[in-house]
Amino acid sequence: MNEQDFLAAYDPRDYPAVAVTVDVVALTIRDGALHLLLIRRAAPPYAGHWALPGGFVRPDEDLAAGARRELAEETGLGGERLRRVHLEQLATYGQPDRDPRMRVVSVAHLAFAPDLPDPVADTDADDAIWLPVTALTSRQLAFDHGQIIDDGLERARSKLEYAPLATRFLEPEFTITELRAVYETVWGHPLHAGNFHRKVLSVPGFVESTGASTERGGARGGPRAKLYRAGDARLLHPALLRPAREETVR
Amino acid sequence: MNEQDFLAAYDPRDYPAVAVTVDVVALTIRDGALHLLLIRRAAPPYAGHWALPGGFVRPDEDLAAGARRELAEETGLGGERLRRVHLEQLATYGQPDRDPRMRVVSVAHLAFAPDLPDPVADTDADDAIWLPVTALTSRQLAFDHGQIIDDGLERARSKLEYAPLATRFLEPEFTITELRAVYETVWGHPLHAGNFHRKVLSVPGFVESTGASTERGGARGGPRAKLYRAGDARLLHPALLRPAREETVR
DNA sequence: TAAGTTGTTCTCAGGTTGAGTTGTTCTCAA
DNA sequence: TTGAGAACAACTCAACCTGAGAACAACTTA
Repeated sequence: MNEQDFLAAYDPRDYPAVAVTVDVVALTIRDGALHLLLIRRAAPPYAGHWALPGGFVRPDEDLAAGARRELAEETGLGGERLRRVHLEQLATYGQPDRDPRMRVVSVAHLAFAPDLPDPVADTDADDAIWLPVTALTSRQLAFDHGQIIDDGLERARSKLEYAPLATRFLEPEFTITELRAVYETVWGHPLHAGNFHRKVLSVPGFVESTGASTERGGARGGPRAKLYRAGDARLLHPALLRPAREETVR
Repeated sequence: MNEQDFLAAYDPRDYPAVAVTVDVVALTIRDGALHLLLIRRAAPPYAGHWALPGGFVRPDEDLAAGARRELAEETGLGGERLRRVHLEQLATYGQPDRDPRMRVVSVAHLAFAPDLPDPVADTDADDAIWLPVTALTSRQLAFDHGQIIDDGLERARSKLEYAPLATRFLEPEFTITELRAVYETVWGHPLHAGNFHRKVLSVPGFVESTGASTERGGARGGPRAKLYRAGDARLLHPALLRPAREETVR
């Protein structure tokens, strides 16, 4: 049998029925706290529970494109602001019983966005909000989304160490203090301002100066801060070090 | 409609037909070189091309279980030696046209194994071999497997920096020199023996002494080396540093 | 105008790394 | 049996990086 004959005789129905979805762990920083985009499910299963935005992959759509589409649908975002959102694949979840309807394999994605407007619930959802990650309890979450969120947060925290993604939570021009606030918020640790400043400026390609400064000093005083934009590095060398957590060493 | 009614009325056929496969990038070290497990496809598409071992996920099988099953089928491995193989999810590949038959989403996995026997071709394959990664050209590879392999190699190289996985390429007891050889092989760089020794012993939980030594010195002389086994650390703190590659800085 | 806050730059001690050296134990071959 | 070479393990030392704190000027509000 040659290749053409083979393709003509091929029947997709011979293979087990599996659905593929994309889900998005979308993170942003609001009021100094890390927030996560969630929708409240209108339909069973898990009606009334909170869930990650997501849905079926369309037949001729790339996985990343599907995730970006789902994000756009929930946030009402488009154009340049949607393009500036960082989106990467997180992991794929495929436990046979994770969805009671049928075998659903979900390709989870992770998104970093600057402070965005309140989301708009679309047809599948009762409600859509940015929820502080500290307010989460996995009991309220549908499917295995609690696990996916945990994995996404851990990926986000570790990725800030070696990739210049903290800038994706900010506007195109930002101060070193604003950048430090992103790290402190995501890592949940205060950082030494002087050392952070020295480190950021010493890593090649992390940030570059715009030459300008802020219009005003801080809300409670202090000089005007210099403005920077993201540099062209794709990895931070040497990496920033996350403050040591409680050691699990016995 | 309550949840029970909903599930009864649910028809999987309403959703687009997608097939989900698992593929495995299995790495081992043979004769001081990094090798990759490949099969030669017997059937179209890409008959005669080299491909990663893999196949369809079974209906009641976890993704990781599917990957381990595919690996076992190709290597003839089982029991304790199969259990010692490190297996982790790598990434998911779902370009709509990556398989000419239909929409196939492949969840790729990465495996680290100690030196294993030659593989046995099963029914789907003409041949199965451990191929040195330096001998690869992506023209000979089926589907997007060249890309998957590149991603897997990069993951392996970076993961050795912060995870104690180099021991997975070795027998349960090993010498520091053997461990260093794993790093040199995967990273493609010679390392300073003295500094490597100091570093490995200083990272808590990386290795622990067995108290024993090798039976003989090195093939060309030298004292007997002390034997170690893997420690209980899951991450290396502080991480090992990979020698800087040619900087991409302008 | 005074008091307090903040951005930025120093200083300094301690730790880690890269490179090289030393001493000892072993294998191989003359 | 012995000498040459190899390899494990321990060491030294300079360079660099980090954490902690201090200094100081530029701003704010009261």
